[in-house]
Amino acid sequence: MAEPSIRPKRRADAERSIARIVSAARALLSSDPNAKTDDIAKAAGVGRMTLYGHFGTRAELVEAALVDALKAGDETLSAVDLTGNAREAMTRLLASSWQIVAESAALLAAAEEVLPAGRIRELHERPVRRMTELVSRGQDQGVFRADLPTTWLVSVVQYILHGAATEIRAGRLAPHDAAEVVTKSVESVLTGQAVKR
Amino acid sequence: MAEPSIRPKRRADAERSIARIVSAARALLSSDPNAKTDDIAKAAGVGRMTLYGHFGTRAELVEAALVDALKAGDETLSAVDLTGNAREAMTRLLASSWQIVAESAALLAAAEEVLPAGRIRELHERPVRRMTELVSRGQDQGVFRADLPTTWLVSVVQYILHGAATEIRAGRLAPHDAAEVVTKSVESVLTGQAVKR
DNA sequence: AAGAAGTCGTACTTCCATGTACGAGCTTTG
DNA sequence: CAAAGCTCGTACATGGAAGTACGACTTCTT
Repeated sequence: MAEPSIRPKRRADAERSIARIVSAARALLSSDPNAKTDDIAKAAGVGRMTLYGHFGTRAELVEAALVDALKAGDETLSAVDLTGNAREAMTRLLASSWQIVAESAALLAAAEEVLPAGRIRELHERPVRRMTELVSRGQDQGVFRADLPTTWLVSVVQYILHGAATEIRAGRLAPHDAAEVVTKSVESVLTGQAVKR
Repeated sequence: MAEPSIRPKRRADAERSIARIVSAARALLSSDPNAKTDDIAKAAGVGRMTLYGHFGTRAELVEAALVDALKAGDETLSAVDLTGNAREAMTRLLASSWQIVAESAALLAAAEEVLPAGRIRELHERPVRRMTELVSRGQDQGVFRADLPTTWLVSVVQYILHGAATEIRAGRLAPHDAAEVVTKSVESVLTGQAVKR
């Protein structure tokens, strides 16, 4: 009751190669955002022609890969318990999030080069909403600061997450410390003791 | 006593067009990181050939533009008073920094596409050093948290700065509020009341 | 088992920006 | 003022990846 909405056609073997292609695309693009369709086809163990048979354009393929990654991420994050104290919930959410972000950073970059910004936002709707709701709830609970707009706070969290991913790739942050560093930083911004001056 | 280190040659004439080219490049690239050499030449009111006469490659040109922007920024930032209380100094530094960052964000993006990451870091040495010293001093003064590495803190500040620039461009943050929002956010991360749990 | 659907190699067309080549004609400079 | 230094138009060479065209062959589906 989940995948084949309205697609009566398409043979089993086609389904199979599509899956291989998408998964190969996701893998390759996640390490090299400039991977060529050619490379992807090869990695998928499929002819370039087959690939073009299913994805008319490179952009479509990239989008499919992103959607796939996003879906996987969403599944992971859906499993996180966000009830109770918002600050603690955030810690849990971040613990699961940062790796996902780190892993798909390159893929995202690839998408940003070929897809309109609006489309990308659209695809990120669920994760963003999840974060937004949590932050907002925290603000209501009085656990998170209310002197800055929710939108901005959510953005900052994302920037910190991506930042950590970058630092790791650049070797300036040990993957081991990432979780702690991210958590602490985010917590400060969200909590934001409006330091008395 | 500043520019012509060792370059006895080059006619006044040439000097002039180089200046126009660099400035045009900086302007164009700051709004469209994909500006073509052709466009830049036109904007500079100079033939494409002239441009190539001075910059053998697009990358060289982009670098020159970045260097120019960085030099200008450095001049502005050098004027900021960083003495006294580190937190207050940081506020002053941010007040001058965020606009510079916002303005040159696209240019930076252009550079990131054609220059090796190392080169870019190298060029940013001064601004980064300035920030690093301030953060570090703040940590010594006990004004900034010491439970996170200086490097990371500096990075976060940069990410927040760039993030704000992005939000502004996307229309999700009013330029008017930028300074406040950035300052508050940065202050929280740096101050980082390690909230008792 | 037969026809539809899918696969895939090879070869080719397009596109487009970067960078080169020439050479005539203007400026500077000293 | 004359040569060295620049400018700049036009035309061409490169290169790389995207996407198209064919056609023979293979695997599903019913």
